[in-house]
Amino acid sequence: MPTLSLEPPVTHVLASGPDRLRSSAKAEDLERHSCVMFLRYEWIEDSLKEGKLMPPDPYRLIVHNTSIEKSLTSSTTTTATVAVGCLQMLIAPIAGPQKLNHKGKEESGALGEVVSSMIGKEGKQKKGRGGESDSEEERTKEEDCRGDILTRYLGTTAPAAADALEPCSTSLNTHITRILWELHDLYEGVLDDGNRALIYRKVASEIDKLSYKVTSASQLDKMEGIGQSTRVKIKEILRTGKLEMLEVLLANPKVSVLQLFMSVWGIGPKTATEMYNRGYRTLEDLKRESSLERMPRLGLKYYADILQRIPRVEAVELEKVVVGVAKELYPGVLAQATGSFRRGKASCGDIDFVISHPDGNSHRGLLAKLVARLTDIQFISDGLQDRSRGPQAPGHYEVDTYMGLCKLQGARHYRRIDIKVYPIRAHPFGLLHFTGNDIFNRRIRELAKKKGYKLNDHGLFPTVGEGQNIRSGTESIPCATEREILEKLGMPYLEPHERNW
DNA sequence: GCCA
DNA sequence: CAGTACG
DNA sequence: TGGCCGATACTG
Repeated sequence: MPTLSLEPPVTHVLASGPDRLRSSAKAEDLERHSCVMFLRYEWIEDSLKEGKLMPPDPYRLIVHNTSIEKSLTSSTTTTATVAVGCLQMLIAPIAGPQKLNHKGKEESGALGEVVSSMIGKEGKQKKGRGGESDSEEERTKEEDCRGDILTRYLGTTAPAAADALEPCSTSLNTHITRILWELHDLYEGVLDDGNRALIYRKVASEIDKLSYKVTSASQLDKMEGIGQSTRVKIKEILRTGKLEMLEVLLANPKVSVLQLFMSVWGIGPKTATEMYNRGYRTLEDLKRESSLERMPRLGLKYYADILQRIPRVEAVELEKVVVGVAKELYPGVLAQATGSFRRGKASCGDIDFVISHPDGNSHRGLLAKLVARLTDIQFISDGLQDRSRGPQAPGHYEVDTYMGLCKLQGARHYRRIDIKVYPIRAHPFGLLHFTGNDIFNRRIRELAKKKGYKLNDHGLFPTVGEGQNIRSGTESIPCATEREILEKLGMPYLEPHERNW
């Protein structure tokens, strides 16, 4: 392979297969530290075919931090560099302008870095509390009526090419958004104000995908969601390059300790504060605290592993195991991995499964059996749900949940796994809910509410009466597919990868 | 912190 | 019930 | 000034 020049204008390296690349630690390093992404050449083929940039994740050749990629089949390699300009030209005539965007999240939360540098090591990625922060709103000209419909009903368009061109640090405005993302993390965490966090998340991702560099706050005037307060902050950032308020917060040692504690699965603002007040300062300290509940204990036990993201190739293997066992136990079962995996992400924080059975009966007791079997084969190691809640015990919904840890034979890390079993009538709702992302879910629920429904992960319920017993005695509007649910809401169907809002 |  | 988690 | 998703689900 010819020597590649991977200078700034080069954003993508396309290859027919991973064999050449995987032997090159250099490539992995390059991708990690530069804007370059290594993709199978089908990515550009499909992009041209679709007339828009396809999400890169399913095409990625380099998946960090795994040994499984070695099992990928080899093929001949021809590499080509594609300058972003060329790509734009190829695609623009068909789909209109596209931007490269970056999410400072996902791979390493902004605050996570700060924290880790302050703490020394450990907390690298933050845990995705409230869902992973893969907010991103890629927006093209409304290519068809979907854009209009979405605008009309949701006040926004779907991110057309989803997270087109993902973590490539291409945002021209990281000087601003790094700070906004840090505010998001702080409010979501220590400052314990999810609503503000949401605002910062929205503004940051919005600015991240601008195709020009912001040099004056007035350029953001027409961007909605930015109010007085945010504007003033952005002005300060533009003027001084930093935000005093943030500096002060980050200089506070208590903040970093709380942030560290909250990076443990099962520890939120209250518990973190409580532990801090008891004088604890390190994770080792926490391990000595006997009052911690089951979830945080598991969080501590598997702390380092849980922090690791799951490369997509490994997630594929995890899915095979669970689906395989489920089918063996229950022929005809519906089982699939959902979450960010289903949305096409290159890596996932955890792996979630939604399971059901078309016979309308086998879902009862399914989870217990499945978990038992997965434990037998030493796939599942630890988990919640132990609370003996038999086949039919839970509420009126008959939904059964498992949250725990699993590991592939020979794999390096334990992984967070969630399994949900639904009765068949609720299956599409469970699927929709657990595919997310969280922002998408909030939006469609908000929309449902406006239309006089309540939407949750097991049904779409007409709102009856006022205040009282809204759902008691009410049946869900039946929907056999996710598509039907969205149609009932007056929305066009969105593919999973189009739900990365 | 933004918006109705 | 509060706290935390899930998308 | 109140709402911001879910009558979420699980733990203790």
